[in-house]
Amino acid sequence: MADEAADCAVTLAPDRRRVDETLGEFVHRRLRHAIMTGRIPPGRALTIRGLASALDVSAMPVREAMRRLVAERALESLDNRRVRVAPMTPARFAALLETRVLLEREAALRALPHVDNAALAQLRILDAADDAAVAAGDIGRAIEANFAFHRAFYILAPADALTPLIESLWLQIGPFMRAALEDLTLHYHADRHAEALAAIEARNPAALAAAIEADIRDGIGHLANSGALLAA
Amino acid sequence: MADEAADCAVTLAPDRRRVDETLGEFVHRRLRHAIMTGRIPPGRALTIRGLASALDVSAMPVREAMRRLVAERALESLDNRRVRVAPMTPARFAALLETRVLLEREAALRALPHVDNAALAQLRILDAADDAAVAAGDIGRAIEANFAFHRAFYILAPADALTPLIESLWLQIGPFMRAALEDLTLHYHADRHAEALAAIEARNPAALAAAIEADIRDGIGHLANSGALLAA
DNA sequence: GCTTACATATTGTGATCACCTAAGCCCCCT
DNA sequence: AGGGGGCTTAGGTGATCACAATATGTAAGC
Repeated sequence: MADEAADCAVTLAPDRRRVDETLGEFVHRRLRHAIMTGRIPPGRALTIRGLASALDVSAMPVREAMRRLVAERALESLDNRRVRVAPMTPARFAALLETRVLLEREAALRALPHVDNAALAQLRILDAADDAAVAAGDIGRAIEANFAFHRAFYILAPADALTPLIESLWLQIGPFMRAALEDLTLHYHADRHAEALAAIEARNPAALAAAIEADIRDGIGHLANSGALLAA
Repeated sequence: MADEAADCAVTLAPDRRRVDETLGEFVHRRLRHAIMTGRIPPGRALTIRGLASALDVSAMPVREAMRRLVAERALESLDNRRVRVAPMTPARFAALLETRVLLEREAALRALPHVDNAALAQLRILDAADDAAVAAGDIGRAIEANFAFHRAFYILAPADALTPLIESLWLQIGPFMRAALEDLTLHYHADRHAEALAAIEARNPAALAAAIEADIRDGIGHLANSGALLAA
């Protein structure tokens, strides 16, 4: 009898369905966005019927989207067959952070030789969009823009095998990025994207790896020692 | 009109459904096994109805299993909405190989401090099972046993974030492992698992990393320079 | 002979329903 | 008053159906 939309507390952006996008893909994209921008509280059980009514679609596309998100580790499936955003623990957070550093440093190094002028220009545009979102205080858009910058860079490597794995890590850390950015905007922080872009332009692998690692650690690393993890 | 089971050429092992395993999980496990042991030819389109009739289940569990396998990168979904095992290219193979080395070396180093006597004994059992499968010429079982050995080791690390990513890489390389092992059994090869176990027992990180890397490269690395990739 | 248009068959997508398990709830008993 | 047992309800699983998009096979036309 309870309002299922309120029960799931999912207030999704009124995104419109794209052409040639199936309903299942649309639902997946909206849920993915909601998870990565911290709109779904960790620990709370999500139900197929609840999300279906909240999204005003039938159960079938929601089922497929949830199954896919579980496979991508954005959601976890409990033994009771309940599905939720996995709660964070300090140990898991540390493991995800170190894994991000390991994979993204390598992905950056693999992409570096394949950056041409057009790609560099595109990266500057994405970085500017990120800066604009941060300046506007739109944390959800800032999170998306930050990942879009990293992604556009990494996929420049031919036969890239790392980016899909990295995106899984993003989905696992995503729910806690909002707290990280809310905290981050209170302090001054170096513009690690600018450092990365400079290293790319200079074709300097060591400086690039350092900038990527610093970007990751600056963004979320300080959360490991704060109480924000358990509160989120 | 064509015989759909033959059309899909999926002759799955007559595995029995486990208790408390849903039909969808059962189908996923069988398809996963079939893919990883090279039983499904890359490039051929898989259909829901074809697999459903081959497995003698309805379409629904197959749909979910295929979706999940696409998310795990065991299968790829084309723009035409056809689903297949991704064909291999030399560039993709090289990327997957280097990524395996990067991730598994790190996973081994993270697991090393958490190996106790019981775990070491278990690893020896799994290694023996692998040796037995190789000796018996059962390539499918040897592939599974090899991965089981690596997996049991890596998951010893608390809050392990790497193993799910590594398993995705295994699923992508899996379809070509059969050719690798058929080739490998023709030659002498060092027992890298034994070297790894010795390094674990000696608590020697450098030797362990070297053994893991050598194990991976020995097993499949030589395929990169052979014509087996395109033939498979 | 090769291409193109059309008709047919196949397949993925989405909706709906039945069933069964699991969780929540209340009442009763101690 | 607290704990245990049965009842009620909710939710996941699996099956089936309708529809739209895609592929395939055929035949006509250049």
